[in-house]
Amino acid sequence: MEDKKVSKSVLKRLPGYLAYLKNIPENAPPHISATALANALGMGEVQVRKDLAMVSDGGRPKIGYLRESLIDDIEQFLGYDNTTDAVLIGAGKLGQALMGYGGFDEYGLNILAAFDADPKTDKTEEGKPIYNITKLAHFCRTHKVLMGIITVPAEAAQEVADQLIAGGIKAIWNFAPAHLDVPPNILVQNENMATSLAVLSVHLQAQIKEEKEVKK
Amino acid sequence: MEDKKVSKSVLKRLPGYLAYLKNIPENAPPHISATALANALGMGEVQVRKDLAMVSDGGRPKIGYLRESLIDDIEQFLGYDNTTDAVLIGAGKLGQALMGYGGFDEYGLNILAAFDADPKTDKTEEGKPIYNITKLAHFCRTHKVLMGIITVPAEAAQEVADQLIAGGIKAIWNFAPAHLDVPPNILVQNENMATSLAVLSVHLQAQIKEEKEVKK
DNA sequence: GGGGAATCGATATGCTATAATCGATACAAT
DNA sequence: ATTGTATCGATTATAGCATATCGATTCCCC
Repeated sequence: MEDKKVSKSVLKRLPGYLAYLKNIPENAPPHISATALANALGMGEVQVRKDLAMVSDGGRPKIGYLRESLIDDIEQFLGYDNTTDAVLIGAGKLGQALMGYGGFDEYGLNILAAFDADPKTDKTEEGKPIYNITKLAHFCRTHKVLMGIITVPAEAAQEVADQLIAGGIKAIWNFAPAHLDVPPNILVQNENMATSLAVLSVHLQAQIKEEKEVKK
Repeated sequence: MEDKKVSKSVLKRLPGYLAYLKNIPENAPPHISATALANALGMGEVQVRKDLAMVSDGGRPKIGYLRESLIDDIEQFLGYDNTTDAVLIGAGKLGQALMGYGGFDEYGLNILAAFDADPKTDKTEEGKPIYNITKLAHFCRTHKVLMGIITVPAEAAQEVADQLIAGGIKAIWNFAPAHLDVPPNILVQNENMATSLAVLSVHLQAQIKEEKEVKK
């Protein structure tokens, strides 16, 4: 079941399954059916089965999937079993909040250090070092860091991205509301709140309009 | 150009156009072509034209779209021109970071107040009130709030969502890594970092593997 | 041991989104 | 004025994804 080409949409659903599976109490039955998963997460049972088929080696009819091994399979597939090192650039409020969030270990992510153009202190609350941004590329190369997390203002984002790439980074997690121009082999994952807000805003407008229609 | 049914994917691209358009200096030519936009943002020119056709009343051949009116059209379509009130639940690190982010005004979003199960203080740094969560539903009803932002731990998310809905809310921005069960007319927009991490993690694994292959 | 129920896996269908093509339009230059 | 070129807008094709259907498998109960 490994080495299959998995579409992004499947990938984005896998963490949902994983979280739900991990939340099931220990004393519950050791098996779970795709139907049950689908109902719990509000999706089609066929899709769940298809997704699980990508990463696991199958369940058994009338029984379902073994919870424990399913969790292992997904985690292994997502690479949560071996840690990747990352650096964070931009020690503002958002950057500090991310550094303070301890839950990343669970996903195999380890933030080594933060960088800032104008560091206020030399350590975060958690004791991680904060360096001047001039040392970014060199740090990445010497520590073989593969992932960069950008939490700087939009204007500075492209420049930071360029330096990250110069440092040999392969993936960028971009929290800045800006489009990044990068070579094709570099992956940019945009965590853009503006897009989410757009979806919400349009939905609300539609709701308001609907209410007015009803009143008429 | 109004009242068209617009797919979510289009919706998510619109903020990108908007941000880029707003960043163009004042003294630049007042028109911009779909081709130029496409190149700048790294997408197909056809898609850009199609997207713009949904919200604007058209550009002119050889000239392009009038920047100013294009910005207006997009903002109006996204509802950024009239503000919507929101409440935030969970005054932890992430919640505080969001409250402190001033840029939401630009998107027509106004966070009225924060709620917490155990408020440490009664005001945020910015002077917004923090209430006990028991007052949530009542507050939403009396202030006709339509949007709730959830930044509580996963365990508490569903309960908070239920109270928001009881308070008459129509849209939820969910930062908790949990699936929310809601009635069909309520929109839940999940801002789940786990999904982004999954995409990044899998990409990195593939990269590492590729490198090993080359070395062989 | 046999029938029934539940579940999995695979195949087939339909839909939506993206990409490609083509004609129409409007400005500019000669 | 006429030709050339850049750009838009509509139509068509392709592909990816989600959904539905069907047969096969396995367990439980009688």
